[in-house]
This record gives sequence, C-alpha cells and structure tokens, in this order.
Amino acid sequence: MASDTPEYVLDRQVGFVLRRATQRHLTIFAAQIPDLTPTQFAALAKLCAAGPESQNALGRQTAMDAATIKGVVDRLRAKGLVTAGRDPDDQRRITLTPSSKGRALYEARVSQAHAITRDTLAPLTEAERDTFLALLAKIT
Amino acid sequence: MASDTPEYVLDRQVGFVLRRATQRHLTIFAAQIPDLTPTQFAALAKLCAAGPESQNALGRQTAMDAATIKGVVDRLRAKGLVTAGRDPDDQRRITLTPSSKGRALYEARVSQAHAITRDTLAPLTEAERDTFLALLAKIT
DNA sequence: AGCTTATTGTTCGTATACAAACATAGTCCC
DNA sequence: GGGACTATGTTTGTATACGAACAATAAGCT
Repeated sequence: MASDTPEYVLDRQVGFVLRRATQRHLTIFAAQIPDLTPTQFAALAKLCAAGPESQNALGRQTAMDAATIKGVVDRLRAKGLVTAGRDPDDQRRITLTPSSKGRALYEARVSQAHAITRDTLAPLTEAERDTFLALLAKIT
Repeated sequence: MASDTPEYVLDRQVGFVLRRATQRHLTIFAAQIPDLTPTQFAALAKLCAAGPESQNALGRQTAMDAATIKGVVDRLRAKGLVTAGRDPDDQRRITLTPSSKGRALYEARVSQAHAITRDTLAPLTEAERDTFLALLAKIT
C-alpha cells in the first residue's frame, strides 16, 4: 500500500454509526408519537416549558437555524398548536405561544417522549446508559 | 403535579443529543471534504471497496432506502464519479461501477475521512472512544 | 441626526430521509 | 404454463437541514 493509510471501514466511522442510531431512534419516535415529528415536539416542549419566545430564539434553544425553525413553526401553527403575534417592542420579532390545544397535546405526549428515550437506550444496561449519554454530550 | 411524570428536559433526551452530535460531525465533514456529502462519500467508498453493485444493494450496505440511494447515485453519476449499466442477467438491475475519476477522488479523500472520525471523537480520551463506539453500535 | 453594524425573519436552492404507490422483471410453486 | 409473490427502480409528497442572499428593523457610535 502507498503508505500506512488504514483501511476505511464504513461501519467503524462515527458518522455512519451515528446516522444508523438516529434512524432507529426516528423509527421508535414515529411509533410512539405519530402526530408530531421530533423537531416539532422539541419546539412545542420548549415553548410549553420556557414560555413564549421569539422564533429565532426558539430555534437557538432547539438547535435549529432560522430557515429550519421557520418551517417547523409554520407546521405547528398550521396544526393550531402554536399562535404567533408581533412583538410591540420589536417589530421584527414574532412572539410564539403554545395554544391550549398545543399545551394539551404536549401534556398528553410527555410520557411517550420519555418512553422513546427509554426504548432507544433499551439495548444498554443502566450503567451503560449514563456512560453513553455523558460521552455523547461530550462530542456535541 | 398530576402524577410521578418526570420533568421533560430536552437536553437529556437521546434524540436531541444525537441530533446535535450529528450536526457537529456534519460541520467537521464539510470542512474536511467539501466536494462530497457524507452519504455520497459512503456510497463511493463502498463501491470502491466492494466492487460493482446494484443500486438497491448499495443502498442496503449504506443504510439508505431505495428513494434516497437513487438521489445519491444520480448526483454521483452527474459528477462523473460513478457509471451505470444494465445487468444482462436481470433487466431490472442497474450495475454501478466507480469511474477512474471516482476511484481517484476516493483515494485522495480517504485520509481526510479518517481525520473526520478522529476530529469528531477528539473530545474523548482513547479509552472513551472505544467505549463510545461500542455503545453507539449497540443502539443501532 | 447620520452612518454602521447587528438582528430578525423570509426565500431560494440543494441534499438527505422515508412512506406510499407504481411499472417492470424475476422467482416460486402448483 | 400460469398465477402469486417478490425484488428493482422510479416518482411524488412531506419534513428536516443548512448556506446564501435579502428586506426591514433595531442598536450603537460619532
């Protein structure tokens, strides 16, 4: 071989394994919460927990850029889960608030959301779960 | 509170942390290999390592469904990195082969691909990397 | 006030991802 | 041989993701 370049085995590359783990997680999510996507649920959850926020601020808290959060919020609004109003102090800002329907849906789905994390980590032992989450957070 | 439902903290849900880790990885990937996406590189790498394959078979090996691998292959073909031909033994199949340009590009990028995995795992110690990859593979 | 810069939200283009429906081509089995 | 089933690839629709460019607004500075 040209030099000491190690063999490239796809299944041992972080990116590939990350992608497959995400795929499995998405399957579990869709089975437990069919009426919302992970990002939609994340945005709704943040709004319910942290109170009204501007669109971009919500995006920052849920790790979505301005273009992505817009689409997510548009769909939440179309479903009547979130209402939007202009901020009187800043004409650019859109203040987002969960509707009563949005709050109700969130409350009704929280236990499933916890089950999703539990099921995703099911192949691991209790100790492994803590280790895994800690290491995963480190490479964030 | 209504019952013993634990608080839902987004940053402690696997899905959310997985997504953020993937985001960081994609940034590292794009910086090291700007001319190919992770899925495009994965498909090209498999073809170079495992030899010619049908489109759907390649999709299975790279964890992409039929619709997704089609788009990836279309773009690889458009870039002249992969050539396609009908399988004489099965008129449905498209046999994919890396072009010389495709092989050359793959060879030229393998070291960066290894660097991507290394950089993504950089926040971890040597021992932690092995642990992490093993646990990540378990929840796949 | 006037100028510069930063922030907010929008739009466009590209690229995964996957469900579902479809046409074509093989395979199996009676 | 013929019918049922399966596999291959395509297309459509929906939903992230993000870069880049843009208009409108706000904030800071001189």
